Amino acid sequence: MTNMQLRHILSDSFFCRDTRIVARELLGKFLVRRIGKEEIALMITETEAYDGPHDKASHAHRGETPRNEVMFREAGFWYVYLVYGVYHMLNIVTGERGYPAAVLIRGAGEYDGPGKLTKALRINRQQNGKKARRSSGLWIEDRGVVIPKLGIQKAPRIGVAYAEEWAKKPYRFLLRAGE
DNA sequence: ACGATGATGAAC
DNA sequence: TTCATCATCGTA
Repeated sequence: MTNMQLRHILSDSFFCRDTRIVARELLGKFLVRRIGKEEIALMITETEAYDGPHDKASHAHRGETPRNEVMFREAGFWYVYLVYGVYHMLNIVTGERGYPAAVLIRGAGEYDGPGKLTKALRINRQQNGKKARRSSGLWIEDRGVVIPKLGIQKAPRIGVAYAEEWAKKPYRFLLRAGE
């Protein structure tokens, strides 16, 4: 038996693809957070794609601002912001430099909901603009879990009712119950 | 059904 | 400087 590579940290090339593809393929990958000497690894169960300047649900829809500047960078950066004055939202930037896109990580491990996830992993704006790599204390690994296509459900995104026709697009991806 | 809670961006 | 808005969640 050859020595299979069981763990592999996702690199920029994984994220530098169509945002919807990245959102779908992140299901089953592991979000890993280092806090001191402790490492917490949680399998990603739910994501949302925010795709380009025309996406009315995206922060980038009204152009570049100090807050969304990271979304315009090349793939592989964390985009973290505070919503409703309460919860931090964790996103990974995708696609080419200059094209604003990112994937929101909505659920991982036992945590359902993006605000609960960041609270549990102590993620805040200190991570904003940092790279997803071991040295930043927050990264994503492929641990060999394979999710069959039938195990993935598509649905409209949450909390974006203002986005008109973009609110109904199936840009949310989640593991079907029982997976 | 609603309030918490504060940063953000646009208007003035 | 003010003001409406907000990629959520816990309590009622």
